Amino acid sequence: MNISAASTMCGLPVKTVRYYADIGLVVPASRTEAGYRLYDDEAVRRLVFVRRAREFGFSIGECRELLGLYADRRRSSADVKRIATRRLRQIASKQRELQSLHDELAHLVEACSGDDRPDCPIIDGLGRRHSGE
Amino acid sequence: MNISAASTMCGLPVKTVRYYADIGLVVPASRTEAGYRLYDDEAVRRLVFVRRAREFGFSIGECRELLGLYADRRRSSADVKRIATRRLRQIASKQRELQSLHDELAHLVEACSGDDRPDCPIIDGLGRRHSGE
DNA sequence: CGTAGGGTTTCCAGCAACAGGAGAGTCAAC
DNA sequence: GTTGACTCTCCTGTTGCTGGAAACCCTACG
Repeated sequence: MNISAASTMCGLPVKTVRYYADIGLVVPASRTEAGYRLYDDEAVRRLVFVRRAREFGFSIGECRELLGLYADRRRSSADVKRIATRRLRQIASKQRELQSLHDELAHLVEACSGDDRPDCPIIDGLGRRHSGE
Repeated sequence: MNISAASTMCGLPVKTVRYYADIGLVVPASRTEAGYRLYDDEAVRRLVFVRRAREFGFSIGECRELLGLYADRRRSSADVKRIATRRLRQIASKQRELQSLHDELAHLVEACSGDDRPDCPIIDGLGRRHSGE
């Protein structure tokens, strides 16, 4: 199938599929004489795999690792688990960061009257070197 | 003061201070004859303000807006609150996204034995079109 | 058979928000 | 007067694409 059919099947934009081919992440099964990329079912499966992994926030590099394990029949599930666990820790860390951000900003927003006067705890809070002061 | 003194005072790398000057976000108070950027206390306050706002995840564009309000004595706190509230919603939305991501991935990781056998629910889960299947 | 329309190819630019480095000028101290 | 630190501008690279231009290709229609 050509690139637009593959694009439809895997749920990625044509541009992205082409990009993945360019960087050697998911290469087409072959090319026509005119140079058109041709994808088979296996290539589409790999594209779907990458889309899902990207949705999980895995970087292109991690996708490459996972894709290597995806096709490797001698892989150990421990290898996969290690990568996934690392990503899980990243997510948890980001969550904590967002939480404190949210709390701090919400605190400022609550303190702000939000009327037409210029006095604003949010501006004041941002202008201060450390938020806790 | 020169750029490295300003950098130290505001807590931003020299490169970033220079970048902010280039894009017109925080311009130096003046220049020496040799072209060296000179910052005064007011400029440093603006740099600190931007650093803090960036730490809160405000984009450069939003920093520009906030900086405009920061200096504006006729501002209404409602304007500031509107921008901050918008950002707060972005944070909350990102939090929800991360949460479902975390849950889904944690689910897969838990199901994975993590030994030297190739069977791996994580790989299987990523390969599937929709995770819920 | 010609052509109109789609699809496809390559390459080039650009997004955010800087970081790194080259090469040249500047400044203060010894 | 020369060393060494600092600064300047300009260019490239980062991540993961997205959009566009110019050219080629393919099919259908008349």
